[in-house]
Amino acid sequence: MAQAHLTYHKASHRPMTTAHLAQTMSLLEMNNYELLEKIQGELSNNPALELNEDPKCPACGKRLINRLCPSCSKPTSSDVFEPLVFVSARNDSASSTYYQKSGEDIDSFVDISPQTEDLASYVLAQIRTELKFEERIIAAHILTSLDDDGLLSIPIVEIAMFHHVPLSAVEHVRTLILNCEPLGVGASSAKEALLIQARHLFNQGKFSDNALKAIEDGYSELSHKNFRSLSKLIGVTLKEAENIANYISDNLNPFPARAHWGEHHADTSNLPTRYQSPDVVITRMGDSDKPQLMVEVLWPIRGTLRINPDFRKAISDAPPEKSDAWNDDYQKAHLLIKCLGQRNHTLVQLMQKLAEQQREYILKGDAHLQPLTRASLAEELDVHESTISRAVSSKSVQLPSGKIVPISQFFDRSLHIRTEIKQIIEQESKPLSDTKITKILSKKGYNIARRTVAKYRSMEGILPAHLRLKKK
DNA sequence: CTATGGCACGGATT
DNA sequence: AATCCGTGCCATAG
Repeated sequence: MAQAHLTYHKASHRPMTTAHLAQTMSLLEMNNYELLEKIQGELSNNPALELNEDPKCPACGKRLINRLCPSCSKPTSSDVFEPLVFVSARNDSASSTYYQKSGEDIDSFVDISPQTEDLASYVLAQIRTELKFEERIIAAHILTSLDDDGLLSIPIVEIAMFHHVPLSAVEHVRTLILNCEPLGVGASSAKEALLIQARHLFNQGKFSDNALKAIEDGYSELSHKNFRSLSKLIGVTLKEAENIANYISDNLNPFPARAHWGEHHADTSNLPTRYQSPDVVITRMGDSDKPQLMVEVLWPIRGTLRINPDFRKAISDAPPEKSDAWNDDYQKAHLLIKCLGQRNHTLVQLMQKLAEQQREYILKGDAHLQPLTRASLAEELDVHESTISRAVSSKSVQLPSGKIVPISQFFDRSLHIRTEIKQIIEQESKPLSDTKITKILSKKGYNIARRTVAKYRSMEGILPAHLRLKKK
């Protein structure tokens, strides 16, 4: 209801030409990667456009930090593209405040080019806040030395010597990397990758110590499917050994960079987007119990777009035969800049509302996701629902936790129930059947069918009750 | 007989 | 109009 804090040109319903509308829509659909291509294309064939590399905020004149205007929220002159748009999402009571980060530290992140969608930058994005500057270089070295499977093929001593740092420093960085998604990247062997993943599951109680031991001590037996000697080695029955081996091959992946294992994980469609760097970053400000959320809409290029001032001068005394073409270019450039502004404006509004409504989810995790439909959000923002759909599709957001998720995740209707199920299973003392889980859920107020529980369970990659390992 | 996965249908969402 | 999602029914495995 009350949304008086928006100082933007409130009337987004101002008359638009059809060209304007169409272009805004198509821009809205693009994620950063596509946007980059688009912009580069425009830049190279439209002389009226110019990239301003060391941008000052057009409205307040301050130097932009990390493509971000530290203090101004005023509408900008329409000749210049608005710099990186950002919003600080208030927590209900507090009115919108803007946050200025302190200089250099952040500046050096600029060089992580957001357009790359390879594994290296994906991982780097997850840990960038935990790394000091020198450590980032090491991290980059490690990540670029990964082979196709996501394993580190060169010895870390080499890296340490190359940078003249102690081995422990490299090891420290590598440890951070190991625990990133996909779990186990940067391991020096398939065995190590497995161990990392296994320990994670173990800590969550989803892994027996026998299975852990199987990997640690009996890796070669395991990989040769030599169950008999494996069972002797760790002191379990043959049957159990086979179970363990199956469980491992179903739930772990010795090659972190390869696509997901098995067909359990339902998010195969997500995979292409998973390694992309995010289009939006949500950061948690302040460590109090009332943290603020800052929403940054990333901008794929360094610098801002504007009309080339020289071109503008030249246009008035253009030779008559060129005049039309030049004017055309000018119009196009002008339109593009305007549409880009519109795009980001929409995106900011959208993300701000999202951050506000899904605050709990962003801060506390999957279990707190509120069911939310694009339609209802569209109504609140007073835009067409297809606008939301476009904006949301094919974009991803990085949460304060470092996780990168597709924005469509915010509209997942069942995620909170799925995590509820995960918890129930984690806490179970002996494997619960789907029917039992259904009952427990209905006591907690979730009325869903048994069949649905089964679906959710398999979505989460959890094995059926009779195949689950017993807890101690 | 119980626990699950497959298929397909209808309603909601996009 | 196309797609996604929850569910019921049925076949199958243990």
